[in-house]
Formats: sequence, C-alpha cells, structure tokens
Amino acid sequence: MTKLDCRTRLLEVGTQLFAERGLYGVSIRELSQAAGVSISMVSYYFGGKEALYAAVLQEQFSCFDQIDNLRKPGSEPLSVLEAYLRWTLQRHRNNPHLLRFYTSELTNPTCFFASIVSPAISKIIRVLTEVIEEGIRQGLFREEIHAVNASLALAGMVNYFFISLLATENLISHSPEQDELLVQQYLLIFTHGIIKQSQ
Amino acid sequence: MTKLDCRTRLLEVGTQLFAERGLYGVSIRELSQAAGVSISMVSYYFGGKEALYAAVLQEQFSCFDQIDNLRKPGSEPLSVLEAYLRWTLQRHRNNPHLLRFYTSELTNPTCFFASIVSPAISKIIRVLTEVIEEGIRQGLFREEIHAVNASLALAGMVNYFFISLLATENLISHSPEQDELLVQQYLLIFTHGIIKQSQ
DNA sequence: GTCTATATTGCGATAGAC
DNA sequence: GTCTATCGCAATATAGAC
Repeated sequence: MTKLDCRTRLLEVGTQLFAERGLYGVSIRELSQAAGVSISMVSYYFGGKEALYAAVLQEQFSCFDQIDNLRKPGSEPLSVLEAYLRWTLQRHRNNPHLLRFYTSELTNPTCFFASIVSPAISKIIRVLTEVIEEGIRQGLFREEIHAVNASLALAGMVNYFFISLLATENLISHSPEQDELLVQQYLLIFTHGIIKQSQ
Repeated sequence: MTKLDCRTRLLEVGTQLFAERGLYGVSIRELSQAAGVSISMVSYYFGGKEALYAAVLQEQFSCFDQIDNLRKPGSEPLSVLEAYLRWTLQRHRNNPHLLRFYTSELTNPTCFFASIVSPAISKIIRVLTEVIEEGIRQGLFREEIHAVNASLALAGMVNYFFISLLATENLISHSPEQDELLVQQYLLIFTHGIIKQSQ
C-alpha cells in the first residue's frame, strides 16, 4: 500500500464515519480498522483524531467557495436565487455527507466551527442577502421583506429538505430525479407564495 | 439531598450538557460533577449514561404532542399555519435545548431516534401536509403546490432560523422580541412570496 | 439514598521492529 | 511507510461502607 493510498483511505473512511456519528462517536481504532490500515497511521499522517477530523471538515467545506460564481455581474436577482437553489441541491447530491457536518457543527460545534464552518455559512447568507436587497432596490421584491430573514428562509427551505430526511423518507421521495421539481416548488413558494392569486 | 433533588439535578444537567455536546461528547464523570452528585447516581437512578440520555430525550420531545391542539375543527388552513409558526417559535423559546436534540438526532441519530424523535417530527409534517391539502381543496392555495414540499418548506424556514443561529448571530438579532416580526415575515413569504405584485 | 473505592474495558498516542 | 505491542489515561459500571 503506497503512501497516497493510506492517507486517502483514512480521509475517505473518516468522512463516512465522522459524518454518521460525529467526532466523538468514532474511535481511531474503528476508523483505522475500517480503512484497513494500522491504527498508528492516523497519527503519522494527520497528527491525531482531531486533526484528521479537521482535514475532513476542511475538504467538505471547500466547495462553499463556489458561491461567488453565482453572482455574475449584471445577472438578475431572481435568476441568482434560482441558481443558488440548483447549486445547493447539486452540492448535497455530489456529497451526501456535507450536510451531516454542516448540521452537526451548527448543533454541537467542535473547536473547528469558528475557523471552518461559520465563515462558510455566514458568507452564503451574506451573498443571498445582498442579492435580495438588490432586488428590493430594483423594485422587484417587496419593501416589507427583511432581506436577511428572506435569505434564511430560502436557505432553510432547501437545506431542511435534506436535514429532515431521516424522519421524512416515508412521506416524500428524496430521489435526485425529483430535484428539478423541487427547485420549481421552492422557487414558486419563495417568490409567489402558496396562496392562489385571484386577480 | 433528597431522592427527588438528585434525580432532577441529573436530568437538568444532562439536558444542558447533552444538548451542547451530544451523547458521546459528555462523560458521566463530568455530568455527575456538574450536578454536584456522585458518579454512581447515574446508574442508580437511570441505569447508565444512555438511559439518562433517553430520559432527557423523552422529556424534550413530550411537547410535540401539543400539535393536535393547533387543528381545532373548522379552523381556516391559513390560521392553522400561523398558529404553527407561533407555536414553534414559542417551543424554541421555552426550551432553548430542544432544537439541539432535534437536529443532533436527525444528523447523528442514536438508537433512540426511531422510537422518540422520528415519530414526533413526521407527525408534525403530516399534520401540516393535511392542512395544506385542505387549503388546496378549498381553492385557497395553488394546485401546483405539492403539500409535503410546502410543509417541509414552512418547517424549514422557521427551524433553520434557530439551527443556523451560531453562524448568523452577527447577521441578525435572535432576540425573542423579534418573534412577532418573524412570524409575519415567514407568513408573508410563505403565503405571498417575495415578489412585488403589480396588479 | 448517597458516598468512596475499585474493577474492567476501551480510548488516543507512540516506541521500536521491519 | 507500515506494522505490532504497549503505555498511560479516562471511560462506564458496580461493590460495599455509611
């Protein structure tokens, strides 16, 4: 087994197990056993269990940098919001473990929350807020809307679909084939509401 | 220290610490020390750490039974949804730890998820879904709306406000004084959307 | 009913062989 | 670079004194 394999296998298995049970729910014994390598490899490559967890977390949240791609100069607020929904669904599909870390860190933060997780999340909300403020300024969106509230509402709708998965998989299909329908539903609710317009 | 005090103190401290760090993030040593009782009291009163956790969880989720009070016979769908929002905010205010368990169990489920947490959550979603379906039947809500999607969206909006708290407390006030404003904002977004109606 | 003391297990980390 | 063996410690649980 080459150096790269060993390190990579630990990262992969660490991602899987930490996502399922959190930093304190997994021992490095179990971890190294699942990876098929010696227990000492965790210290050798990462410097300990917490450091391996930090490496996993860092990798998981690296995709959040892409948020800046959503806001191309001159793009309409509404299409940026739609792009955010599609990008978020895709993010969770590409990486089924991401939301576990995201939510686990928000709920039971480790010492890496402040440096890795919090900046990523608050950046997303800040970008969404700016987009919605721009929409209000352009007269597209209601003035009564508080932009931060609306951003949290939009992020909440789409993320909660995945957060609640374990308790709702008997109520609704979570298959990726439904994703385009989901985007349309959330966009419809968020922009027009559920009330039928009688004009 | 009487029997009641000792048991109660362990429950209180357990609620606090398990909420902050999860089942595996807390030891019974630390727990009993924080409660000011002997370490053996955990086994004596509850039968072990996991059993104490289960007792805490059971107590936390008992308030979910009140969901049935929201749906009085003949009440309008829209006012039930408003009552749900208000009730949910109040639930989180009355018990700042509830959402920690809620989210922690959804993300890193323990062996008690299936018996205590999942039924509570899926019942809420089921009730909301029925209310929205009734609204569609009455012609109040759009036919294009998928009732389960909309229920998850509404629950997601209001719960995510608290879930994301640690990453967003510098972006928005989380003071209880804002709660009535929040109810109005979420209701406005959910029922009418953010787009300005030009009729 | 509550304590101290202890048995036992499993943890994270590392020394040293290969 | 990877392993085995082991150290030292903290975990849960419990026996037995009061």
